[in-house]
Amino acid sequence: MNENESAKRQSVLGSGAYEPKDVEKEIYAAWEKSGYFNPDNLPVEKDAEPYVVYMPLPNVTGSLHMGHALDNSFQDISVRYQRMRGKKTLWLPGTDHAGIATQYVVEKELRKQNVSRFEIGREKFIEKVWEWKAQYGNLILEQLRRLGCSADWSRTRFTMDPAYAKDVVAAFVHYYERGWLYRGYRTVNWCARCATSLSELELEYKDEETSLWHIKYSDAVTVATTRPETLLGDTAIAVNPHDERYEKLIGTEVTVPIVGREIPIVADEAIDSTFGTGMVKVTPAHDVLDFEIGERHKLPMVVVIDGRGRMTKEAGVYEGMKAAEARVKIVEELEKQGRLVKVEPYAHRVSVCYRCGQSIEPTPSAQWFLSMKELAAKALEAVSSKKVAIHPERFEKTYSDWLSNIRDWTVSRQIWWGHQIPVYFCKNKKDDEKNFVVTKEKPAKCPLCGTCEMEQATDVLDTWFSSALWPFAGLSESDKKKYYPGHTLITARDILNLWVARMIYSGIEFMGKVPFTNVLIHGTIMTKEGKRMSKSLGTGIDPLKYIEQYGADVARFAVVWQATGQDIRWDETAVVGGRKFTNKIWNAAKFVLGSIGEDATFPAKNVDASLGTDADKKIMGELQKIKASVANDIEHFEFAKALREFYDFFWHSFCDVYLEAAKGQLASDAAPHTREVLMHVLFESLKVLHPFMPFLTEYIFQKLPKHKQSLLLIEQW
RNA sequence: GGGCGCUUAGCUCAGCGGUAGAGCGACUCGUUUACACCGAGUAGGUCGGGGGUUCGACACCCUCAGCGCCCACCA
Repeated sequence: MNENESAKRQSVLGSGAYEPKDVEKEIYAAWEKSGYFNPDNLPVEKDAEPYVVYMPLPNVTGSLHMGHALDNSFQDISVRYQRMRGKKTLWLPGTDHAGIATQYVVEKELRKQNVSRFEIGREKFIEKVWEWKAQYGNLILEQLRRLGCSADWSRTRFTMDPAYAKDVVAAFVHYYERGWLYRGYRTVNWCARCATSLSELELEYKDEETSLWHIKYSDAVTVATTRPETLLGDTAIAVNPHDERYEKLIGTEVTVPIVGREIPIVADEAIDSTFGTGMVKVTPAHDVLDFEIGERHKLPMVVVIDGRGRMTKEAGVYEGMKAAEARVKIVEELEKQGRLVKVEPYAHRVSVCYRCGQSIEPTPSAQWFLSMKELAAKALEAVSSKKVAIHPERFEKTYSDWLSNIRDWTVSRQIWWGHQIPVYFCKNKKDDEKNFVVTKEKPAKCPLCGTCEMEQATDVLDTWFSSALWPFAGLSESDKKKYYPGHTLITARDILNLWVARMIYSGIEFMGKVPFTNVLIHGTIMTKEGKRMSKSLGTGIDPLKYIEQYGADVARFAVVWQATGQDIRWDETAVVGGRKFTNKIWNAAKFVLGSIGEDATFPAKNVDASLGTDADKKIMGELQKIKASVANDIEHFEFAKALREFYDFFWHSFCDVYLEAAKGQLASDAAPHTREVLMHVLFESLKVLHPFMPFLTEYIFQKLPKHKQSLLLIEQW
């Protein structure tokens, strides 16, 4: 090669290393400008098969973490692959209003200005949240763009958009009309700080060292409790019906210390006779299990602690004290009365609010419940019949165990930020008669009393009530016909029940079909020490750090490389591997482009390797194999395997072996096909790798001489 | 209290019936025009312990141990 040619070669990809920073932004802009993220714009047949992926909704409060990077890399690989396969591909993005989480963030902001939400009131507060959302709510979507995600941003939905809200309200009314949604006064998990009920899935657990107080009610009755202050609200003592020790006591009465109330001794199967004394104090108002025992035995509820954690009037002299204070006083009093038999140290787990960490105080309140019986049955059937396949299969058990033992869902929350429930109260009717209607819009005239201006209930819905509708509520009316159902849902295991199960039965109930046919549960990324990555613990590693330093392709490579199925102990050296691989591809492309001459055309025509050298034949054969194998792996969600196989092929078979052979062949007249083979393998490799490392591959593709297609993004696989 | 997963080279992990592989790291050699973010090599493992099935096990079964996760209304 003479100097002139050498100079030409450098002009194609330049002489230096690949600089992702310089090109990623530009390439992403070109993709967006093309409009091809929108399936309606794809140059495919009208009746091309759709391929739809619903993005697990990130919270508006979110910012990109490793979990998102993994999750969305997988989705982007699937989506890009299917698009190159000629499918009408839609990846639907959106954000979740994340009720408690967002309210909490905005409250914290306000507190910095010494303002509480109660001071400014509900309406003003909600305005503040919308302001906050306008300013920060799309951060995560911007970050997903930097990752290279090819979602259809023109369809981005927020779970509180008016169109979405319409479906939420319709769902509520639908459930009510089906008779599945009911109002009840029940003891629920209550966070006194957030002043709202929480579903059991919103609880977290914390080990606590406490005491087990053994309290003597009478000579025959001694109970063990971790919460002596609730004794004031006892309305029964319960024993196991088969407990011979206490058989004779069943049906008799005993006096509650301090308050002097006479309460019955009842028999209930829920009591474990081997624990403590085998006798349990029953406080239906302040314990969820006790509430259920109370229901079974028609026990009254005596509320001694209010929704803010203070003792009520029913607590007598303890009124106004915080529950913890009252506990100390009550224990003192019991001791004085000689009723404290013993106190033993006791370690157990207490439930705490997942948002603020405060201990849960079970409290009775009026809530809305969704009966789960029929919905759970539908969700169960969908998976057992394989209409929805969960991968890996073992998670089907996690799913069905939960649904088989499910309790009715408390869907109301007492916070301000969220979908206000479509329930309207009559001002003239009393609580003991029917005093509300459930309807999509506020009635102009009260249908109950005929005169009053009805008032909407202040409760809002559990965030998951709305996100459960995402696969269809996220679509416009015409899209509902075109892009429902979807195909694969890719997510982490922690929201399998919280969200995936609920989407499945919601889809069946409202759309008549399961919302997707596959659920992929991938591993969780942890620190190298095996600890959970968490911002609050300071153990998180920010994927944006890698994107900024080495580019999105390298970040994606590192994540996917490690995501073999098990949980991942994040290994920094995978980033090194990605960087080297990027460099390898870059240089191989540089070599090929420099070798083939500028009159070459892509895609390479008439490659007949059967006429070539042994090396030609070998690499062509290996290329065919790797292409088929990667396609198969992607279709079976084996992304890491696919990437590793391609890596091995490209680095070792193509670069180490074929390129070296090609150097000799190029100089020889005996190997006329060398240029075609080089072109062909490079071109095909770019396609195969594109779903994994979209920027680098697109960039090189753009530099190929004389090619017709506009973007590798839509090149046919 | 149930259930699940993991334990393979220094590190992070593949493999899952026929006598061990990758990436990163280490070491040796290499100043050839794609790449030193490179090439050619080398070292390094009784595949957590014990038992069993088998002609043969890292792979299958049982059991023990350690680590991690999930579920549960044990007061």
